[in-house]
Amino acid sequence: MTLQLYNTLTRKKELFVPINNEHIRMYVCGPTVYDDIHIGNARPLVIFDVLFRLLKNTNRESDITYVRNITDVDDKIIQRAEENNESISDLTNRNILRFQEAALELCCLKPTIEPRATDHISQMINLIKVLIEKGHAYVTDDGEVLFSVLSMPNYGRLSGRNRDEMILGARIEVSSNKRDPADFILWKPSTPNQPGWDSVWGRGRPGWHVECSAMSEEYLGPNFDIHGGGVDLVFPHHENEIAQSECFHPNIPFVKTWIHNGYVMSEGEKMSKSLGNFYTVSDLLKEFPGEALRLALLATHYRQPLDFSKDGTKEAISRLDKYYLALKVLEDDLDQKELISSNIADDFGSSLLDDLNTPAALTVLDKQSSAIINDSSRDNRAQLGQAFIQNANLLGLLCNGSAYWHKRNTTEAEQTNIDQMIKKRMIAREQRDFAEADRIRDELLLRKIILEDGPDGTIWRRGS
RNA sequence: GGCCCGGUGGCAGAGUGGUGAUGCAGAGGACUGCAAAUCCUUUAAUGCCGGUUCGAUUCCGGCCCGGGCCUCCA
Repeated sequence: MTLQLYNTLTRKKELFVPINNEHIRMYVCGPTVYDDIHIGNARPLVIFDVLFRLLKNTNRESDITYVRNITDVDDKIIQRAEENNESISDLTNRNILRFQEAALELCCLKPTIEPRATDHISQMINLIKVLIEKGHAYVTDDGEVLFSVLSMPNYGRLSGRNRDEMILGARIEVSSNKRDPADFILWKPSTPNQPGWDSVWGRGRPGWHVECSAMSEEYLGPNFDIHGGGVDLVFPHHENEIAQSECFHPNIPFVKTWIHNGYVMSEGEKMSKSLGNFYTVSDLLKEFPGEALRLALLATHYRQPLDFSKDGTKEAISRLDKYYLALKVLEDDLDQKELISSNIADDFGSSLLDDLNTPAALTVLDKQSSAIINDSSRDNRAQLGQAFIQNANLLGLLCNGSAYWHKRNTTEAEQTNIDQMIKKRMIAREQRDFAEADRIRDELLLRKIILEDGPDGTIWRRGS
């Protein structure tokens, strides 16, 4: 089975063939750390984590480098730090930490490298210098450095637009400094109280796009296999990255496969603070397990627009309840060592390899979990279980034991209390005092603790 | 205005040129002291109009509706 990916550059599904089979390289645009990430930021985080896992699984002989950058210099950051009356580094360090916690809660693996823009200023300055030397950039009277779009004949081919169309666009703001209205900033001067670095063009800071060209060059070289991000980055961000990198390295195609995830809506509408549907990941994590958010994000194909909702997340919890029930069945009669790792196979593999069709892959997990729960043969379960767990892990699901899931967010004291109440109820049931037994169950239900009477006694789990 | 994406049952959401997955919800049943979970059965959908075809949800054209981008954006 082979991996097919939709390439924004060619607008086709293509067979994925690495440039260098021994070293597969992927770069994904990470967050600008001016605030907590919201659920829309979480989608690429999860999608490209699945792709990273899939590449590792299907290319075991290859090195795989996954770079996910952090943008920690930006006008929004400057503005927010001013508003909060705190230093820029306090703001960015705090948000980076919170971002990394969120990524962990969403069951994302750590990328190979997570470079920060401010650690690569000298590389950016060098890149800009070369672009000026080659005639692709120029310095204005105000000390800005701008990229000259006219110097690049095929500018606009990723986003499928040409310069004339853009200039006709109603929102083009023509700066007197620009030779061409479509030119974009590589370097801009900083005032004394703005963050800045010394350069031949004076003290200033980089434009938004140049960091990704500099950092991908630093860690992946002049060209690499996959570059990902949200669809709203296609233009101008990724278009401009191509311009910078390909003018820096003429005749080397920058990126082979461009992958973009669709936009996230929230509760049927565009996310906005005034509508009350603006969800940050940290707020959602107070209400839902990260794994449920992850599943909710994977339940729609990555290129489709996704309508995130709390109801959808509750559905994801029900689905995970079943997966973890299957896992519990396996844990009860299966030594984990029996689960050996193998290459992906079956419908799960073919779905995932077909341009990351995670919704179709999830239906395979649904069927596999049912089969495990219903199969009375221990040997059959062991066989089914191996594929099931491996498949789930490939999606970054079922990373915890079943006890962790069913008893999540429960303190030890609470657990003891629940166990005592279950014991009291058991005594009441033995005495046929069902009114008391039901009262205890209702009391626990109010605390979203669901009891299940089974042949081996009563177990509990957390409801939603 | 330009460019791009989508419209599938009550909701979510795949696939496919030949009787439309899966999950949630609903109905009936099994199990249970009652539940829960699970299982069985079951109701229910391809925006509109043309074209190509033996046959279109799928391909093509037009229309309607929704969404995105057009230098803040994942």
